[in-house]
Amino acid sequence: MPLVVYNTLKRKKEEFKPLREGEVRMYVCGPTVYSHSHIGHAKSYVSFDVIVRYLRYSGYKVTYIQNITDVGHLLGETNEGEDRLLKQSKIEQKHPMQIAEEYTRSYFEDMDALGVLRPDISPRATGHITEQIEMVRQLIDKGYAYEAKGSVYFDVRKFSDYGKLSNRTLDEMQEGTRVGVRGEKRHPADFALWKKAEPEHIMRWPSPWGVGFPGWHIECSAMSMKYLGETFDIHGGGLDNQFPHHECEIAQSVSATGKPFVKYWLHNNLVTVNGKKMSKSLGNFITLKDAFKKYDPLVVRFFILQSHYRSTLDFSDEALAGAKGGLEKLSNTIRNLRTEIAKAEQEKRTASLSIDLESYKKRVLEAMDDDFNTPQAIAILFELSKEVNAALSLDKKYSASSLQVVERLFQELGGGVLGIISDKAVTTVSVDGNVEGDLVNLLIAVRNEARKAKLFAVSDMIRDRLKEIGIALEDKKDETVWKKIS
RNA sequence: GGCGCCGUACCCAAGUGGUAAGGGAGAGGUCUGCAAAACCUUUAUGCGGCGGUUCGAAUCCGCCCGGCGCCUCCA
Repeated sequence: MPLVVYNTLKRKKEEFKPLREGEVRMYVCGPTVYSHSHIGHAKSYVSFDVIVRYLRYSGYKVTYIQNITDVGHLLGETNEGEDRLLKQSKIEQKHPMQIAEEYTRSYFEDMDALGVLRPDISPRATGHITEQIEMVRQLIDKGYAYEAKGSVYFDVRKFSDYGKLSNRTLDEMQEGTRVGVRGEKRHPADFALWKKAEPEHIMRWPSPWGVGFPGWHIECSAMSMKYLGETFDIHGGGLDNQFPHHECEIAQSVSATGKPFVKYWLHNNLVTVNGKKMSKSLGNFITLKDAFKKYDPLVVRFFILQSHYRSTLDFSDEALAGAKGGLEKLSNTIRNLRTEIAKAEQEKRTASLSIDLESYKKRVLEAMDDDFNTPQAIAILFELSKEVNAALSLDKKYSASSLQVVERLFQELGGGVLGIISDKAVTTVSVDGNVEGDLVNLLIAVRNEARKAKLFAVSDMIRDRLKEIGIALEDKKDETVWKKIS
């Protein structure tokens, strides 16, 4: 069954066929690093992380580029508008590059916590000024851009496909009340490729048009093509970037090279909070660092993947609590499975746990092949989880090997592809010889002595107090196991 | 005003023509000294409303109601 993806450019699902056999070149718009990342970033980058993981799992050699925007986002439409990094640098009384550095680290810290694999290259906009100037020059030479008062603008009327991605026309845009007419622009929808820097603008570079800084859109075109070539397979990003950002990227890139830019445009939907759009400008965004104080990052990841990447995701405490319970259930299954494997390895067992694993696997892959339907894939893992739990509760002596194939499938799909099963979350059995484990085992031994003597007040106290410090005990038939809880 | 999306149980959320996945929460039961975990049973004759097409619709079409997004920076 072939992989099918929803291509925004065509506004429908189509079979995924990379330009080069067995190879996928992919670019996703990264963050502007002027503040801590929020849950919206998490949805976007977790979604594309799974897409990358799945493409690799499917056998493609994937080159994944994700930029870091550290200059150029103007606030407002006027020349006086300052960029976000500059604004933040004034607030924090730090150099803009220091702001960029700090929030870039913060970003990766959060993404690492979420289990998002690092992109192959994370190019910085400020590190590619030369490439951007070169592209602007090409656009002027070919007549697609013009200089005006030290700035350079793209002439949207020269690009007939402008508006194709976001399904709008220049006429509509002109009628729109929000596109203000700019004195130096020939058309209100013309966008800046290069902006003249005012004297107080710290982020500035020399260019053929004077001292200035690059427009926002140009960095993604310049950097994606530098590392992936003039035409590549996938360009991803948030739905909110469809217009104007991606529209402008297409206009610039196609005009500069005369070749198609991107084959598949993938857009993730946005996060809402209590039903309302979350945005930086509205100030109602929840940073990941705050979210992680309340919820394990893996719970956040699981929560995100439990809805489709093209659906909006409403963030609420109730929904997160639900996700927490669900992930715990899945984790418990893996933990029980591993505990049982550890026991089975100590004994000679002949019973075989027979589950139609191929069928489960096939259904998960079918779900993923259908435009990365992670909620469906997760649902199937839950079905498998249920069957495994039911089998384990029969208390038969299953052989280690028959248990291991099940564990490996969970690891392969839930761990490798979806990234929702981590070793950390499930290896809680008291088999490792660290001090913490030894101490807990000691307490368990003491408690079980108390239980034998029917001193339940003592045994319950031990269990309650351990729970308070984050360790939960579970009494099995002939042993007591423990796990860390958050 | 233009373009577009969504409305499925108490909550979250798949399903886009063949008779409603999955998770959480709730209820009952099994196991347990008690818990926890797990298992079993249970919770939408119905998918915003009204029409239409069809042998058959949550799924397609039309209208209406409600919510949201983009058109300005945002993932």
